[in-house]
Amino acid sequence: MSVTIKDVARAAGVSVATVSRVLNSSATVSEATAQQVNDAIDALGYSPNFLGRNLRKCETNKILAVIPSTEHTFYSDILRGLQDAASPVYDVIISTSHSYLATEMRLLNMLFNRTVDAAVLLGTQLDADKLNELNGKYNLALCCERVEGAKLLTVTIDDEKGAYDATEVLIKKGHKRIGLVTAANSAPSSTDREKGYRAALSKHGIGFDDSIVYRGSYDYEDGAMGYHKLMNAPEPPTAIFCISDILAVGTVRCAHEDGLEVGKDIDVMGFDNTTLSKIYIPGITTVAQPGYEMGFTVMKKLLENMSSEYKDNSHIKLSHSIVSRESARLDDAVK
Amino acid sequence: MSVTIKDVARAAGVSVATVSRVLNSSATVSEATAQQVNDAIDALGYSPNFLGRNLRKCETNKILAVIPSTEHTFYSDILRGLQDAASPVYDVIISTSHSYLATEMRLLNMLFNRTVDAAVLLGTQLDADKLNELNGKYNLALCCERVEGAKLLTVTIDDEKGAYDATEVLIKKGHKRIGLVTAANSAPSSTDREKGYRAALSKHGIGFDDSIVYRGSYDYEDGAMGYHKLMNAPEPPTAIFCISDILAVGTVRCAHEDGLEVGKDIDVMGFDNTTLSKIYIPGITTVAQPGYEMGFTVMKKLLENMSSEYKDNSHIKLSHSIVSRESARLDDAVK
DNA sequence: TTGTATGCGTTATCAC
DNA sequence: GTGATAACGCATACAA
Repeated sequence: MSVTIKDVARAAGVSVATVSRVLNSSATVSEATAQQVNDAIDALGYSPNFLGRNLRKCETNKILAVIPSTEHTFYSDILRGLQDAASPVYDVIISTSHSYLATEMRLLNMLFNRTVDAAVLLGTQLDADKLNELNGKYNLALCCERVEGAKLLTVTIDDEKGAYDATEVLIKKGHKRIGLVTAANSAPSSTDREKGYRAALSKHGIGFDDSIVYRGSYDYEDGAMGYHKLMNAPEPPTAIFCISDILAVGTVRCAHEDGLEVGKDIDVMGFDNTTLSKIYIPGITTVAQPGYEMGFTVMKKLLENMSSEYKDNSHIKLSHSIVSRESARLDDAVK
Repeated sequence: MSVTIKDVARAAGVSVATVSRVLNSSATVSEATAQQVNDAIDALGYSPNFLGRNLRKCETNKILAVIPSTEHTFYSDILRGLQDAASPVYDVIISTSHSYLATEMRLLNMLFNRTVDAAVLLGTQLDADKLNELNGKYNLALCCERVEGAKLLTVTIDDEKGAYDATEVLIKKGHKRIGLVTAANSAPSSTDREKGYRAALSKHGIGFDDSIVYRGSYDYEDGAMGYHKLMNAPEPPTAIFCISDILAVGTVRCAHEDGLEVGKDIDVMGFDNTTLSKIYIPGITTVAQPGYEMGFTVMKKLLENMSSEYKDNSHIKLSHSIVSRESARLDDAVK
């Protein structure tokens, strides 16, 4: 068995209460006894068992971040923001749901069984009712994805406005035929972006045409399939707006294989401003989310909720920006 | 306060022991009482507080995976392997060290304070002495990075052989002047790869030339800087071997900006077979690590160690392969 | 099959 | 400034 606070107390010739006090500097202990205790700790190589402490204090100082997967770097900045805002009081531990409801629920067990103090979901499969129920009993927040009807702390950008701006910028560049590559699921971030796309077209008197809209999944391969559908339409687009950088990259690669020069023969626009969009050839013009700030903000608000009687369940929207690169060159006038 | 096992016992009209028994199906409970207990659990919305259970059983069923960052997708497959091998008994929780020793130690506190049952390090800043010390007291393993002199369970590929094969394949393709872009640090995976590179040159009677070797960091930008150094050498290389895909991408992008067609005017080879290498234009020829298998293997062995008296501290090397893409076209004869 | 009682390692309350 | 001791929620050895 490992060394406990009792062993330290015995070795230092004091009570366990005193050891606990120097451990937590929770009360005044005389210089001399503190010294003895610390010596004993060093001598025995003692480190406190937090299972006991956590049980007693009914807190773990851990916060769970649930992400769909580590395959996409999009969450990286958000996670840094989360960690920086939580540190040094809380450790952020990450786990992946692979976008499965069952896996997500299994991870949320950590919340139910008190193994973490709170959780922030970077995307979720849960519906509004379930989220509301959980938010009533536990400390919970959403980041970078909202859920219609869910009344809990949420931090995102304005996806609709982001897509609107992206589309409008292409229109102002002279495009009259703009395709859309999006996801078939009903995630609000997807539907919001389509809404923004449609609104921009409408605003500028361009009709919506389903033959140049592709709805698939979120993978690289879907960008490729989207490209093929759109370019085989009766009247192909001259620009394509993709609701994620991954999709944009899939699209760009296909266009390239087709012999088109992206940024000249055709414009492609992404979303998220991931590292990928920056280092790709050509660089992908994209809508940037303030990932670090989003993570930092949601964690800061969550901690406030945890130490307050009043719970702020508001939906905070941070502002996006458009990053011009080679896949769709935007001059300053357009931006 | 939340509902405890006592409340359930009272509601079901049984003792806490009986409730515990149905919770853990640890002993035979009559059908009838089990029913009562389960009804009470449902009625009260009870879920067990694992802090109590963990303290009592002295185990958490959690295993910590420490990764440098979520910015690179390289760890994704490994993590999946870890999770699949651990499931369903253990949850794998992930945390990022950002390659800082202090942060890594802080995360390892979870091991010291018994908040996790074991840890696997996907890279580490610790030296052999410290690792050996920790491995004596805790359940620990290394994956995809070895440490010279450390006697603990380690799963990697044979980095030296991987680099040897990569270099030799370029030589067999006809290259006599092959540059190297590597990392300046002393991580064994880096130095092993340089060793393999040198060995292949030597084996084929090609002299080592420091003017076409660049040592920087691991970032995309270092690939760019490496390219510039190498191409400005008195006698520039006709092929460049980079010890990671990220570096290769940085290199390729610069070559492209220089007006060179990679895969024709110059060959570039990467390492890791990340998603990036697959979707880049051009696709990056690279050395593939069996990430999923590495993760699965190290977790399987670690669990064996945990449930056994004898601790297997061996260093397991899984086999790599070379994936031919456009950045260095390898015909079958060469491979 | 079930209940009683003890202890896991710690913190906090109360005395002194 | 310090020491007993109860309590946190649970699992289990032992009785019954």
